[in-house]
Amino acid sequence: MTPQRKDAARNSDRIVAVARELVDEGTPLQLNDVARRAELGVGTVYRHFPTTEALLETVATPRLETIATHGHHALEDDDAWRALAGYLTLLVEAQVSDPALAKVSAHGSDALPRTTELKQRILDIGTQLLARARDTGAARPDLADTDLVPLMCGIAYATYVHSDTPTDRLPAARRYLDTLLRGLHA
Amino acid sequence: MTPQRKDAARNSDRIVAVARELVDEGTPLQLNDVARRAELGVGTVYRHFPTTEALLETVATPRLETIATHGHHALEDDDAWRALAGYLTLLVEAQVSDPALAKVSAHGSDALPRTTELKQRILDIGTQLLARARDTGAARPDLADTDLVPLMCGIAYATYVHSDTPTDRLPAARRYLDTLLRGLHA
Amino acid sequence: MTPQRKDAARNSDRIVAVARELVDEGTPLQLNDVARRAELGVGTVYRHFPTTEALLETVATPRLETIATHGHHALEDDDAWRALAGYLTLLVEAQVSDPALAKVSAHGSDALPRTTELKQRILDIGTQLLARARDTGAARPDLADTDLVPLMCGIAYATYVHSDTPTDRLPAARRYLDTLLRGLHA
Amino acid sequence: MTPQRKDAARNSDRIVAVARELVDEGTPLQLNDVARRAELGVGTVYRHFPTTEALLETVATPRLETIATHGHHALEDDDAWRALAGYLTLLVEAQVSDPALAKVSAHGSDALPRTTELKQRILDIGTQLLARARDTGAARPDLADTDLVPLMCGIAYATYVHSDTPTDRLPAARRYLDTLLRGLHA
DNA sequence: GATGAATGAGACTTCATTCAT
DNA sequence: GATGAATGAAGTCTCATTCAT
Repeated sequence: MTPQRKDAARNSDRIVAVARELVDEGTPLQLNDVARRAELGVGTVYRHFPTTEALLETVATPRLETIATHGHHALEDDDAWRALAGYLTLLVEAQVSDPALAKVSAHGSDALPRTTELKQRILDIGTQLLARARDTGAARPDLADTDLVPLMCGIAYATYVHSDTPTDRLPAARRYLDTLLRGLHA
Repeated sequence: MTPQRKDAARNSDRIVAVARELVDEGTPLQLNDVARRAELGVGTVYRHFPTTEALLETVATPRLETIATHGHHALEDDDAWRALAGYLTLLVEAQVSDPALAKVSAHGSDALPRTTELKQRILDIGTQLLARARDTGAARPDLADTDLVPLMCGIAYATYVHSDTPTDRLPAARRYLDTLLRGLHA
Repeated sequence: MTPQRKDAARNSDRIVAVARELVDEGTPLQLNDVARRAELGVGTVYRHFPTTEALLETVATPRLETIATHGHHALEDDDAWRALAGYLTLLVEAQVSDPALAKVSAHGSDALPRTTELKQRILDIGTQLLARARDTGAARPDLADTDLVPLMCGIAYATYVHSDTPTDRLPAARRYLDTLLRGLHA
Repeated sequence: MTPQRKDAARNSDRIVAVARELVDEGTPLQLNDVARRAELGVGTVYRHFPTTEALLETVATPRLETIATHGHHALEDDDAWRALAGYLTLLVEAQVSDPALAKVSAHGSDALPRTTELKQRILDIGTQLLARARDTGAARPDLADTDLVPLMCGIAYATYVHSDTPTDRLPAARRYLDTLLRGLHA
């Protein structure tokens, strides 16, 4: 009930925090709902996030950044195959543990330019890692670079189909990815 | 024994046919919508299908049956690996080409007993095929039998993430499944 | 709270009646508002009238019909000038006494085909009456037939500007129209 | 005496300029909107113009002044009829070419005293011109002096009903006014 | 004086479901 | 059995206005 210039940032953070909770609960994001839970006016939420997508992407952004960062490290790994495998593992595990990320990754279009940028970077890293692994003879040439992200989405999705409890999902994800990686290994 | 019964059947068929159209169009199933297109009262649709899920499952049932039937044949194949691979290919391709099937397969709970029964049978067949392939030494032991269906859902999902046009989805599905199968092969 | 097939018509009538009240009060038409006053669900109002315009036009329709009917009689009047003058008087007075009609007449586009049809007919009659009056040498050629309706809207509008109380509007309208007619008379 | 005062004036001018643009575009005046386009805080706009009406009237004021000025000249014209006709033409043309003026002229109540004053002066001039024309025997006695402004509003409105494109409105306005003037001429 | 974030009432619209005929 | 009008909760979003800084 006491909003100020400085609190604009606080409010924004609060909204994102509430959204994160909802996402983790599996509750579908609704701007009204977020407003109520954050104890803010609807208008405030709309000012900060004009659409559900914008909010969801904001929620997912930190993870996207983490992935991108780790990906850049991976590019420096001498072992091309290990680098690729590690990166894909990261991608899958992140999606399995974060529904927001899973949704954003699977969506074709983005609400925020920042999201597009990060997704592009993540894609590019995958492209490079795959190319290196292929050039080294470590990876078979069957898969295209644009297959990588969809496949990681698919594997994450498979774990959601497989079991309701989040705990069970991680081991399942590992099994699925390992099998796939073995199939990709030359 | 009344002429009504014949009408009822006709109505039901019509509803399912319309629902199939909608599903193929990608239009979200809405019972009101179905009623309008089928030129029937909403009440009639509700009488036949109390929920959207019931209707969707009815739409998907023929495919589920096809899969089960083919699966039974697969069980008679001498080549355990070929049988398993063929079956999984069938599963994936069916889901890629039929959004109704994809949804029903991925859903944890069912509205109709018939659906549960068919899904169970499809699962059982998978279990047997995998067991045989494992016993023969054709399949690695990493994957559990309950992984099969989720994985096929995941691959189908990956193709939806990969591209909008239905045409592009089938080749993608093949790539994904082939890689996975290679990883599963002993 | 007891709606039936037969009452569909009754509800529709009720909605129109309420809308008429609101229009006459000068309250801006809002579908929600109408629903509340008619003691009906919002959905019911929306079913009958998808937009405010559709409702407003329905409210105005009877008057449009009256005008058209009278216009057809006017075409049979031997005195071309008297016919034209009478018709225009009718047009103005109707608009002055009915805000719904005034709005619908002034609007360029229509929600209901019926409205378009009636407006066209009213326009056509004006065209014919003006042509006849001109041919007879009774009317000067300055005004085009497409000027008639806008001018009547303008005169009605002038009376709304002139005074708030509906009672004062009619005499004002007569003054305005008489002056205009004198200017049009050859 | 503080530099702020100069800034305040600049801001005010800017707000009015932006409002003028919006009005000319046909965009409905919204104080938030104005603030954004003027690159000022909403609060600033509210400080200068507490309501939309106040702003709209400020936008219209220069035209009102022009009309008043020209009117004063008209009072000195020896030809009473020519003076009246010229004045009314001015009134109509101004309204046809300026939506802000049209709205302000048609509105019964004013937000700013300055507006009331100018409108009164414009009205008075009309009264005097009409009286003179009547006394000279140039104008018929049918119309009252309070009819003049509403009628000009009505004619302007008629041109808005008649056509969407601003270009077509002026000739139409001339036709309408000429006919009316002929009817008023003795 | 200027700022602009916050507010929240309220308008709009959709849709799953019921139930009288 | 069939019909389809009615319902109204619930979600969407806008915008005039306030007020702490």
